[in-house]
Amino acid sequence: MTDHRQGPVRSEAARLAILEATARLFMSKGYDHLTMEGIAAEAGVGKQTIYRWWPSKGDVVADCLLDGLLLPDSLRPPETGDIRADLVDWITGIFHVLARPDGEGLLRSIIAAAAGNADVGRRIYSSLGATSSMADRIRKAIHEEGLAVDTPIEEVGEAIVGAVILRALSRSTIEEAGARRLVGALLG
Amino acid sequence: MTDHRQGPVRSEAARLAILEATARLFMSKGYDHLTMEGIAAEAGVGKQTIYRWWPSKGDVVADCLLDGLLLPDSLRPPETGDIRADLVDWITGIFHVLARPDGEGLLRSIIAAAAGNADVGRRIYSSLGATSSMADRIRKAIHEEGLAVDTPIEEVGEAIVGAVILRALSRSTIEEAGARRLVGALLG
Amino acid sequence: MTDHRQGPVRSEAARLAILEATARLFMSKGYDHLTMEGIAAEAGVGKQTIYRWWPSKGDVVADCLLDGLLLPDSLRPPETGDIRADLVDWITGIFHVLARPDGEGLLRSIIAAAAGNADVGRRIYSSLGATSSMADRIRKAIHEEGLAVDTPIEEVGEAIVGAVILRALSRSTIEEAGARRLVGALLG
Amino acid sequence: MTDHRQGPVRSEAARLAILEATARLFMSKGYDHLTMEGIAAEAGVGKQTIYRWWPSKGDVVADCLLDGLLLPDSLRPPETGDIRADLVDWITGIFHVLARPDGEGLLRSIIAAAAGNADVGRRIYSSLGATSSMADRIRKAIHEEGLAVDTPIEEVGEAIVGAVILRALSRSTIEEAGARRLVGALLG
DNA sequence: CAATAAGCGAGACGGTACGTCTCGTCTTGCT
DNA sequence: AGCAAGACGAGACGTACCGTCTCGCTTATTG
Repeated sequence: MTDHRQGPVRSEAARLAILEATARLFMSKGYDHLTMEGIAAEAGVGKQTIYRWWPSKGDVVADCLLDGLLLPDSLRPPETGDIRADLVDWITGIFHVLARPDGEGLLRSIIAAAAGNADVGRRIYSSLGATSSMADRIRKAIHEEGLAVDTPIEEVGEAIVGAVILRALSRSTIEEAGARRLVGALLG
Repeated sequence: MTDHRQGPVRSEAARLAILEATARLFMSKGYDHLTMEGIAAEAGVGKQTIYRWWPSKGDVVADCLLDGLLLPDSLRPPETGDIRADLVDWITGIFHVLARPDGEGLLRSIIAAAAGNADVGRRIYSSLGATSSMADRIRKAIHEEGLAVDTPIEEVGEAIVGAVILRALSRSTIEEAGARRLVGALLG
Repeated sequence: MTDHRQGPVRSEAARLAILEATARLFMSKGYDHLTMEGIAAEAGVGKQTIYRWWPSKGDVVADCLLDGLLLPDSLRPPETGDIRADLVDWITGIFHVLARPDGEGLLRSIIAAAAGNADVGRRIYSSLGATSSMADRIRKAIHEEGLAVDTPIEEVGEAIVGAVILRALSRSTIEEAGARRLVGALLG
Repeated sequence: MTDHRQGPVRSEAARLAILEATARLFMSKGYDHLTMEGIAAEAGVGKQTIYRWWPSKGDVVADCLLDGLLLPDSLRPPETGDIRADLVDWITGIFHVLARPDGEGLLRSIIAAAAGNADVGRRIYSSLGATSSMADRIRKAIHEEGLAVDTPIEEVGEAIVGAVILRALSRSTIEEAGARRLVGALLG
């Protein structure tokens, strides 16, 4: 006996409408002001259809992250051949896109989501891991730019991202000089 | 002439009761489940007395932080004379106190508060600045332990704290080896 | 085509619980001390369920009136065959039941409700109209007791009820002699 | 020893400011939306100064009535020599001034005040009594217009006023024909 | 090819908390 | 002592969402 139950299967249209509505509302209102009822209305979907598949709004957001509906590709560090300059660019770039001290900073919203929902937290973290674009960039620097072979790739990545998060939380910015000092200290 | 008005003056008893109730509830339930009504009830105070002086629960929490009602003294790094070992101890220690992956991690609650409230964010950040215990510890290492004079004190502090925050958000831990790699990369 | 919507239908149980709770509280505490929160609590119902169907407490009370939950049947005048004696009995009887000068006089509460809510006012008035028991009683007197055919039924009824209301508002009573004078003047 | 206490005596300026503010607000917002705080603010007076002298807003309104700040003189029936026509005029006139079915009907507000406050109720009633302008008018008709000597003056007055109150509560009007029927029934 | 059972939209339900308003009391400093 | 000002504990207001629960409709599988 297979475990096919009778009746219709999950509606892909509803799933997509929910995720897209969530992404839309998340970016326009932030995580705190995101509500299940708002998502349902925006998606033209019954509330039960959300609750049937996700236990909480945090989990819907986590799925949005997974589908790449929340974070832009600009998060990938540039590759000019100068690892230090590239990382400095990446850091200062973040604040233009995600973490402006004013406004409803998207990055702060994601941090709030991660603080409130384990799945979101783990998801974000795993996107920084050994297979992330940041790690790739550092590995490339080791092979092609003579960066020290024993550079602890993951720790360096986490330190950089962590510093950015801290600045986002404090509603301040990292100016270029500060970013250079940070990268300098980390990469020797 | 000063601007002394006539009429009753702010009740210090109410102010204290509110801050203490807030700290108590914050630690037992976390930031998300902290409510203005709960604080008022716990403090034995009318809601209006809270709203009269603080615009939102985030601001009450910010004042709790300022009064030292939320964070323990164990946040001060040890001073054994070995800066690297002390920082590693501090990092791994944090997770025993504040950021256990299970439970309502106090640190995650503070992060949520900071993400949702600018004052909390700035308050936390300023407690890491040039006058913080972390900066003091690094400065001491420069003077007494031969740490490189050009070590960027603030950036190193932020990288460490940021890495801790990132791990707290991801519900993971920094084991000693990882902490050592991080400190090693930062202090050369 | 009828306008049948899909989805759940109004809960009759909730409707009844609300009206009964309202009647209970109205009679024990009076209109002024009746609160939406009190009704909701007494009925075991969410406040929104009340606000969904009635815009104000006055309208809930109006529905109670309509359902006969507030006024007893003793408001029907007796029919002994002597219209004057019956009306005098009715008037003096009212004060024993509804308008005792002390206490939270039910009649005064209904007047307050009518003053504050158009629906209640209209409802009470329409229960005095051409189809009321008072009008029926007077009509019967015209047919069977030789009361003047041109007696203005509605005006007489309103004058009597109005005089009762006025006495209720003034916290006084109509003793039998006064009632007899009033009825005498009205019915010639 | 006399019972002169030390300290300032009651401020007549404050008393007047309160009564005038009350009358102003009563007429613009109605009894229900009249608040002690609103009166104090409008009068430029501390709340305690009101509570020191009046136990509730109803009592302040009662004093306003007593001082004639609420009801206009147009309540006096005309004296053309035709008692029936004069009373009909008076009745229909009331609705132009006080009891228009739309709007915040001043008369309904006074009824609400009387329903909620014994003093207001008694005050209104006593202004209808043996010494009232209505009674005077009827007495004059007995002496000068040949109205029956045994006309029960007070009961007739109360029936008329009561009928008006009832119509005010029901948000309806008395048109001239109805008023004439009522007066006809009462005065024979 | 019914019968059946799940997914779906809509939205009512019992609740909790929001932020505001007003109550009646109390406190302060001035007159 | 009276007063203007206004903070205080209390609690109701009307609204927004929560997560659960019917409804009546549509759709796929299974006997």
